Amino acid sequence: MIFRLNPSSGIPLYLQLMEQVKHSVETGALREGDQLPTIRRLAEDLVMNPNTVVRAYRELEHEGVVKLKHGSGAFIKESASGRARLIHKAQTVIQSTVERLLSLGLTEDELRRAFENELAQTRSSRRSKALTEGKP
Amino acid sequence: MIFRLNPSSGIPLYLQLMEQVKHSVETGALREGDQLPTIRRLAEDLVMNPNTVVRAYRELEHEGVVKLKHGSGAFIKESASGRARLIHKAQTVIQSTVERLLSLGLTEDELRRAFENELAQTRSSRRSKALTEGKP
DNA sequence: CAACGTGTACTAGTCTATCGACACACTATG
DNA sequence: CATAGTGTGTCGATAGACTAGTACACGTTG
Repeated sequence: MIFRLNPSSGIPLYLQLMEQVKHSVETGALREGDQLPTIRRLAEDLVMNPNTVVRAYRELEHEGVVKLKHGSGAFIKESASGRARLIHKAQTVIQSTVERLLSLGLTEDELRRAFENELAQTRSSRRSKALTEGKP
Repeated sequence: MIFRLNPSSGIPLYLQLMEQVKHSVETGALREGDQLPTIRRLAEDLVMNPNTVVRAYRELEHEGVVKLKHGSGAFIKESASGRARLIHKAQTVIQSTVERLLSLGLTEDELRRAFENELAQTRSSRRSKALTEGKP
């Protein structure tokens, strides 16, 4: 449950914190129902403003990873572990694909771009498919 | 050779322009040696500042897609088509992987995150591998 | 029911990315 | 060799993201 952030990495602190929480859930270090550190407590430990921790926690709540309870604290949501396992499986598939494409000679940036293009492409086709099937 | 940008999409104009140029190369609409529109001409057509076109062109040059010739114009680089074909092949592989993972129930954001994680992971292992093999 | 600990809300400062205005330097062309 | 058309460079304005400071509201606990 020790989070370590890098203030000079260029990556926003609240994003780094979100990453670490998600990662802890995926590795099982944090389980359903576990309480996260208090906002103030964590802010003090990491030497940053409580609002930055709030930002991270609130976005994690928005993503369905944690549940904030006014007056009590922040807790790992029920469904979080299941999704974590799903994502962990996906990681294997992604790994082999990425390795294959990199070995073909693609640069990391080219790979990222092709991936984003594919998401955009698939997104629009999913939309039209949902429409024809009557699932808005 | 008609580029169409969306000023209110939240995506920077110079990035949108870069995308369109790259896409044109990948589809074959732009071939090796072809001249791109003049900076001022394109800026006028797209109703934006010449500097924004410059930004796009310069980054494309940095990526090896185009070659800027002082006094003459901007041209598609020699090696660009070859890379475009490579990327086009990669797109097929990526497509099947993305579709498979989406059908497993992953959200787009989860997929994106897992992908970025994989890149970071692979990046660090590539680094250490290069070191042990003496290829800095 | 009081007091402490929790998350919440509002406001403001700072920094960076993006885009724009304008003057400079090179090159083809007649 | 002049001129028009090309890319190059410098500077500034603006908007948005990120972080911080401070006061408020709810809930648990004795």
